[in-house]
Parts: sequence; C-alpha cells; structure tokens
Amino acid sequence: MNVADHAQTVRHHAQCAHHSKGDECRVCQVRPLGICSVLEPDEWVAIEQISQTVTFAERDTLVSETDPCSHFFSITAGVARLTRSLSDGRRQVMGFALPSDFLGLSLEKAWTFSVEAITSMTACRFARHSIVNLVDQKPHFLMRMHEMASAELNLAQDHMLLLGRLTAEEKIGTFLLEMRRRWARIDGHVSSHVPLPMGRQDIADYLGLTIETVSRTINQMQRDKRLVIVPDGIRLLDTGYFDALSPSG
Amino acid sequence: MNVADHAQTVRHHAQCAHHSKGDECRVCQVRPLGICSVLEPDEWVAIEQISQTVTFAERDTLVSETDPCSHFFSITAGVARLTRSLSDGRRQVMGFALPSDFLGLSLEKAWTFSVEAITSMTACRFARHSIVNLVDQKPHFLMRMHEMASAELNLAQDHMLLLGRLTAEEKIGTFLLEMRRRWARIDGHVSSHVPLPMGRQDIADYLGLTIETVSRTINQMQRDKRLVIVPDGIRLLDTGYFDALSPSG
DNA sequence: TTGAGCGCTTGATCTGGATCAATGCGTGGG
DNA sequence: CCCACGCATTGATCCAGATCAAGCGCTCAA
Repeated sequence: MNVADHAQTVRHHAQCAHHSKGDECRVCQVRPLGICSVLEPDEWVAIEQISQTVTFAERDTLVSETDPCSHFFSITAGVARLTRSLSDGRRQVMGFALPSDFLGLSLEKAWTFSVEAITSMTACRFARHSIVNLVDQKPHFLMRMHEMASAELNLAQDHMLLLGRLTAEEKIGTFLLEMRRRWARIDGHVSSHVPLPMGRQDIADYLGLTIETVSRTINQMQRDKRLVIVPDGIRLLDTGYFDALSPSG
Repeated sequence: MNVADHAQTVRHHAQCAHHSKGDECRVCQVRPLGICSVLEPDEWVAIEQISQTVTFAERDTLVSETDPCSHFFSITAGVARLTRSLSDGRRQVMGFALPSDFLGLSLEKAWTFSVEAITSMTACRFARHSIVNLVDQKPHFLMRMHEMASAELNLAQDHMLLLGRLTAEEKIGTFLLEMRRRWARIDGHVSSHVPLPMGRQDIADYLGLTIETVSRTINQMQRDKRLVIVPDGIRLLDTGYFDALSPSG
C-alpha cells in the first residue's frame, strides 16, 4: 500500500466526520485556476462525486515513477516535486507542482515521474477511470486537459533551453522569476517576496547544477544586493537585474 | 511572404497539373504512424479536403518562433529541426521532426519555436481553423492529438534529464539510440545503420554541447570500435555498449 | 583545374562549475 | 539544556567540456 492509498483511508474518516460531500469544491481556493475552471455550475456536482480530498505530510510520496496510474490529483495546497532518477542516484527535478496544478494531464496508464510532497499538502484525488469517462463525455473538458498539457510542453521546452544553454547565474535568475510569476498567479498579485519551500538540492536538481553552485550563486546575488535571503525564500531587490538575466523576462 | 506561403503557391500549381485531389492521402507512406492513423475510412475524405501537399527545400524555414500559427503540418518526407534561440545567438534544438511527425500538436495560436528544413521535405499542410473545426467535431481526433502531445511531453522530460544530468558520452549514446528507434518505427525494422541528416552543430545544440565535443566524442567512439562513421550518419557496432550507456536503454 | 567556402576534425589551453572537505547553524528530541 | 542531525554555506582543488586556433577534405562554381 503506497502513501496515496493510505491518504485515501485518512480522507475517508475525515469525510465521515462532517457528514457532507461537496463542501470542498464550493470553498476551493484554486478552482478558477485549475482543471475545474472549465466546468459549468451544473458540472460541479459530477466532479464532486468523483473526487476525494486527500492530505499528505512533508516527504510523503504521492506517486512513484514506476507506478501504474490509478488516480489523478489536483493540488489545492502545498508544494510537490516531480522527479526522474537514474539507477546511480542522479536525479532530475522535472518541475514543482503548486496549488491548482494537475497531476496526470497526459491521461496515460502509468506515471513517468515520482511526485513527493515538499510541504504538507492537500489535493483532490480522482480515479483514473472517472476522469477518462468525464473526458469521453465532455469534449470541452478534454480540450482543457489538452490546453494544460500544451502549456506544460511549452514550459518543458523553455526548461530545455535553460538546461542546455544558460549559465548558472542565468539559471538561478530565471528560476526565481519563474517562481515569482507562479506565486503571483496563485496569490492574485505580484510580490518581491518569493517563497522557496523546496531545498537547495531540489533547486540544483531542477536547474542541472550542484547544491554548492546554487548556494554560492544565491549568496553572491545577496552580496551584490540583487536579493535578500529570508527564512522561507528570498526577496527580490533589483528586478532590473533579473529581467536582464532571464532570456524571456 | 514566408517560405511556407511560397510553398503553398508551388503546391497550387502542382495540384492543377494532375487534376486530382486526394491521391496524396491514398498513397501516404506515413498515415499508419501519424495523426491520420486515428481516422476511419469515411473520414479520409474530410481530411483530404482540408489538406494541401507542400514541399520545402533544404534550409527553408517552415515557421518562425514569432509567427502566428495559421497552418499545421504533418511531415511525409524529410527532416526538420525545431529550435529556440536567444538574442545573443545561443540556440537550443528542441527536437528533430521526422516523417509522420505533426507540427502544431498544441493547437495554440502562435508558434513557440522555429522549424527549418534540414533536408528537402514534403508535408501535408492544414489551415489552423480547419483542424480546430475537425477537433471540435471529432472527439477521438482531439484524443489522438492529446495522446501525441502527451508523448511529446514525455520525450521532453526524458530530454530534460539528458540535458541536466548526463555526461557528453551518455548524451551522444542516448541520441544515437533515439535516432535508431525513430528510424526503425518509420522503416518498419531496426537497423544498425543510423542516418544523421542533421549536422554536427544541430546535434550539439540538441544535446547542450559544442560542435567540438560532439565531433570528438563520436570519433572517439569510432576509435573504440563502438561505431563506424559513414557518409550519411553512423553504423552501430557495439550495441551492448550503447545500451549500457543510455539510462533507459 | 583551381580555389573558395563550408562542414568536420584535431590539438592546445582555459575555465565554469563540479568535487572534495570542513564548518556553521537552526531545530527538535531526549 | 544539550546534542545530533539535516540543511546550508564556504573554501580549496580538480576536471569535463568550452574556447581558441589550425588544418583537412569535400563540393561546387568559375
């Protein structure tokens, strides 16, 4: 039994405790941003009936690279990392999943990466067959899946350019602006304060660097007054510097 | 007027010359592999009516990174490179498009990469609105698009691991096996002979290396009797070596 | 036939980031 | 309170791959 199955059990108890179904969707903070944003009011019932709220603790594994894909997830709170690993331990972080992100956009029968909770998390969990049924019945839902997968592909291509052709300084600068942009979308406003819940090693494995290079580069930026390191992330001081550093702004 | 528009004109004349529409699809070599594989016989007519055969010469630009997307392409012969470039000239080759590959899977309104012909090419060209209509009317066609885009995303993630975490030798070995696999799918059988129509600089920009490192690594592999360099590519000698080199076989 | 140009190879040297090696430093458990 | 452990930082050194610099060997045009 993997952690995701265990989370289901936990959820089952919680659900029984307050004797209601559907509260979650009505109060969902990320519905306008996530996969559900495409649903009409009369379809909320359908999505609620196939969803379960699940929670994960820091370091829990949501899915493993080798798992068959029995469930999809829509993240409502917390942050996870998506990783692929080689047998010798080398690891690439494919991306970070933030609230409103959907895991399983490809609709494929097996996962191609592991997902691990960086912070404690909550997510809506859907049985794979339920989503496949929904997609068969609601073409606009499939279209939404396709749009989100296409956006992912576009981001993946941005990241290929970063990994293949940017310097360490450019990689870090681009990463910080990317995180600022993603938090702004979730929070509804841009802030110079950029939370970084992931550790230095996760950042290194995302950017194709070592932990030492990540640490040195960020600390050099602090010495140069480009940013300030704060307990949960960084605060950007010289945004002009970062904009000039990053190929796409 | 870009090259793709010019190709349309050329095609228009060719079409008038043999007074027929639809011959192309009936004799299409890549239909079982490409986007059209999902179509039922009665739908061939529909796809024929919205497609035009276009040809490109070596070095032609099919689409530019900044172009709006007015047409999609399904490649029937030849090879192209998909690239993104930085203002200072640094370039990342996002991938190589081979026969049966579709350009425009994301269905988005603008291109996010340039496509340039490496060899002379032929392709089926579709107006964007025609494909969008088809997708609206035929959910299984949208599903096919989604499957192909998901496969692309998966490949992009493989490539992120390659760019971020593999050595030069591993990158080259993985690339050669990837090309062998892709040609095998098109040719219907695996061969130790792997055509490489792209130049060394294209390979370097695909793998995040320099042209010198690509050349040195391939020539070292030849000295080590792992492969033989032939005029149009390479021939693999020691497949065990390459399988061991590549993380995913 | 010649030679100009282009793609590829090869050699010499350099360097950005990796590796190796301590040292802080905050936090939670005993 | 203290200590242990996990993370981050910092310093010293190394090296894979980049950069700089010639050549080589096609092909094609004059």
